Amino acid sequence: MTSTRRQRTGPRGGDTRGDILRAARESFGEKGYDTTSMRAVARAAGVDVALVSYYFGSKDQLFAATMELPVSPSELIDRAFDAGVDEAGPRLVDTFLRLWDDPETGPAFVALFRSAASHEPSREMFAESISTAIVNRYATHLPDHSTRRASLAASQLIGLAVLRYIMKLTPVVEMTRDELVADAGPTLQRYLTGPLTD
Amino acid sequence: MTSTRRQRTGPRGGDTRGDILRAARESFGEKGYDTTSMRAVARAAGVDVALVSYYFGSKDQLFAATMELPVSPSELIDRAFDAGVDEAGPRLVDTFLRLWDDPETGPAFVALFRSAASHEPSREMFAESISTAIVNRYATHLPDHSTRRASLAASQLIGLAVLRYIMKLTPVVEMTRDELVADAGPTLQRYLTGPLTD
DNA sequence: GTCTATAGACGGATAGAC
DNA sequence: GTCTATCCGTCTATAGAC
Repeated sequence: MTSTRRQRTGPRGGDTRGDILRAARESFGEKGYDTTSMRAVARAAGVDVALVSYYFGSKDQLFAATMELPVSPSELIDRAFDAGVDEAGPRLVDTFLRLWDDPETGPAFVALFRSAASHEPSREMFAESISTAIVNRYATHLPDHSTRRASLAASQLIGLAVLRYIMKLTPVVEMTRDELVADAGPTLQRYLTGPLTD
Repeated sequence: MTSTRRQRTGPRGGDTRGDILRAARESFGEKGYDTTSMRAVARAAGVDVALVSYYFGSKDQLFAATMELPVSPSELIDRAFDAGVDEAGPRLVDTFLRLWDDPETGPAFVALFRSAASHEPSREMFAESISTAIVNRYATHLPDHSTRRASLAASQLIGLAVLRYIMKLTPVVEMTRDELVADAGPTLQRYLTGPLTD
């Protein structure tokens, strides 16, 4: 042992793979897929570029690894309906915003949305996910199983997320989660159980 | 005159600048800023790459030219408030959706949004536009000039646009404009003039 | 496991001939 | 106005030394 080592990067006792993954999550989340380079990820993680390929193979695979969500949306939705459909509106808003606020899960959502907006295959994945895992799941909890009600609800949630986490619009980013729940909760509730046109 | 000319690209009697602009609009709209290359734009327009630089200088300037909207949002907003703030909700939804449905203006909005989602300078432009031209404009028509009310309204509109025109989610794309106006109109109305928490 | 070196593409932009 | 040729940069990915 006792070898003379460069001080530039060092031998890294730590979690190299994890460091890369964290850096990638952040960069994909902030800048999107194509603006993010493996070099930049490596730099942010404090590792050599070649290690990114070494651990993840390709940029696509790195991205895929980044996208794996540590949560099950279906479960969360079910739980939001636990207290009955008549109180689900605000609870859904709260659950939804918590996911985006959470530093563990938020960046993945941002990254997912960003690429869905500019990358056709991602868009299909995204639309499919929203459709089956979210909208249809909402619908199962509704008296009339209406996907129309469910997607109206989804539209309000997505709108909040876009302004707050993607576009970072001043009044919305500055509001607290509780304020948003209080303001948008009734909207969700009306979409789910209130009177709509037919 | 009467010179022998190559048939590969030809002398182009037509509107070269316009052809480039149209091709760029489409590509930026479909694929976003960085996925769009000047080479691809030139190919789609049927012109030489160098002409893109010749007419627009840089990729950034080409993009900026692409983004110029043929409508004044402020005016449209004012008109939606013509019948009084108590009926503005549904009218705003209608006006907003018409803009996105219109083949003249819709593609520019899609392009604007797409690149705003993945290109930081565009995001700033977009956020700035929404903030001043939309949210603040709404606010001037409200009794309490609340930008918070205005941005909640904006969140619902943006959410509809995202699901309908960007992500193309089945239940939402299939609904008619009138249905959406009827369903989301009351939401807007409540955000503008209804009871909110403080 | 970590790094150097390099191959191989592609992109933006410019100079200059026609 | 249009095109050719080219410079220079950045990127992904891999081969191979340590």
